[in-house]
Amino acid sequence: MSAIRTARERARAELTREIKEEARRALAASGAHDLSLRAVARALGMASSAVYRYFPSRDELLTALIIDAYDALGHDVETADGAAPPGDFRARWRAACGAVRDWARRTPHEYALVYGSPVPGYQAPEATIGSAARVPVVLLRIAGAAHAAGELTVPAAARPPGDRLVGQARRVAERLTDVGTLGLPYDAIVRIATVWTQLFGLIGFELFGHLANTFDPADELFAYSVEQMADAVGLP
Amino acid sequence: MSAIRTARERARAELTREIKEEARRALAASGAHDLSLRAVARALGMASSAVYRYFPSRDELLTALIIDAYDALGHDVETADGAAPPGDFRARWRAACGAVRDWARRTPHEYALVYGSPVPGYQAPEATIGSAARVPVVLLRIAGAAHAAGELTVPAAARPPGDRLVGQARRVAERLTDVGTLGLPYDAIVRIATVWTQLFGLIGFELFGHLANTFDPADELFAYSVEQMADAVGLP
DNA sequence: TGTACATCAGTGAACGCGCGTTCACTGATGTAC
DNA sequence: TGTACATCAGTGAACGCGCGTTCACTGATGTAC
Repeated sequence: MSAIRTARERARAELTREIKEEARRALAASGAHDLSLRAVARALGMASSAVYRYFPSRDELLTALIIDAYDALGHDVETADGAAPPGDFRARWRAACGAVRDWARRTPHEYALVYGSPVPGYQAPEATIGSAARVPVVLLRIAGAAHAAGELTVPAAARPPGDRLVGQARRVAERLTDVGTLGLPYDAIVRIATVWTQLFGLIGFELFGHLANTFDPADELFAYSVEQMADAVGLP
Repeated sequence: MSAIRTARERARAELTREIKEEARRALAASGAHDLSLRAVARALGMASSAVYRYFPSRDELLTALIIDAYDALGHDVETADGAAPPGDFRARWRAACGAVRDWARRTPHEYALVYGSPVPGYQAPEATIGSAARVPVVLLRIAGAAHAAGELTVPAAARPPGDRLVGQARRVAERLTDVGTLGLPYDAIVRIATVWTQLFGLIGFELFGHLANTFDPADELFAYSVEQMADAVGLP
């Protein structure tokens, strides 16, 4: 095997991509559970058994789609954060949160694939966790940058986090040293965690129709929530 | 038809209940999408075609389960709220939020059925909306009671809600006059909406495994969030 | 109270469908000499 | 540069499975007189 890829290798990479693309289309049409290898093969004009040269099972194909989805979302959010003025922490926050919502609305079935009900019987493998962490890492990085600039003032909680919660936050912080030492206080990490769940809770409700007849369209509720979350974290 | 139910009617009611019970068991085993009329019939020792005497289609059975799930949750939350001291608004808030989480953890597949990804191709009928509203109504009622007692102090938002958002809140308030006039200010209603999404966002993340390796078990994060939400609403 | 008819519950066979996965195979591409 | 062998992609048939729904039917329950 040389640096120049053989025709076989190029064809393989391309077909792998095409299969995933077609699978994403099928996903958009009928959801993760109805995703069928045979339908994907049919759409590509190949025998269903041929797909097995590329993915050893339906679950492996699903896993590939899940990782791709997390990475696509992570990429969008990182890009949005990077495009905002580095010192304007609230602008970065808005950009990051808005990117999550935009991606979710653009590809609702991929959102459902990763943040909706787990596919029964399917267990997400370890390989997904790095990609899954990209969004919360961006949120932590923004707060970390604000803190480093001395501009983060986490509001006092009615009740401070308990020992066990602080321990969990510390373990999160320890795992993030390679992301760049954040030096975030533990209560800031806990706050990021709570608003992280709030962000996805709101987007999930919007996408899955729980705001119908009340706060739909949700643009303003979302914008309001984003500010409230930034306040809760203590961004300037 | 007299007030005394005939044997047929009693048998019918009982079997309808048994079918739903068995369907709930199947749900817990393999999720909403895999719910199969045939499997339910098999477990009950009856012909699969017999189920059609009780539910005209699989979708109708699913709808019945969804309504039951919303009502079970609504009942639990209302009971929890009712059991707390009426004047201790924060205790009522904790009780209501805790009841949602307890129900979700006790019956995760029913939670996924109503708050997870929508079943593709399935459209929730109008009949579910009354039952679905019970939880947010309890949250609004607690805030309304606190407001009536002059003890609600909604924190000033960084940015006040825009016109459209206020309009949505007003429409919610108008629809709730039959619940008892709440007299809640619009920004309180908006706050309830945002923490409502936060509550379900956190529970969904816990149930669907997104807190694994970080904030799992989530007991303390949940307790912390509940206080933060009460603060955000302005409960004493 | 008894009889005749109508209603309803439940049966079992059948229709038509699509699925994931395996397997022996053909033919093309890649590699070692 | 050419040949011999190994690797790999793709085929098409087959296995075994379960599903939702329909239909003509039997037998039990309910109702009107």
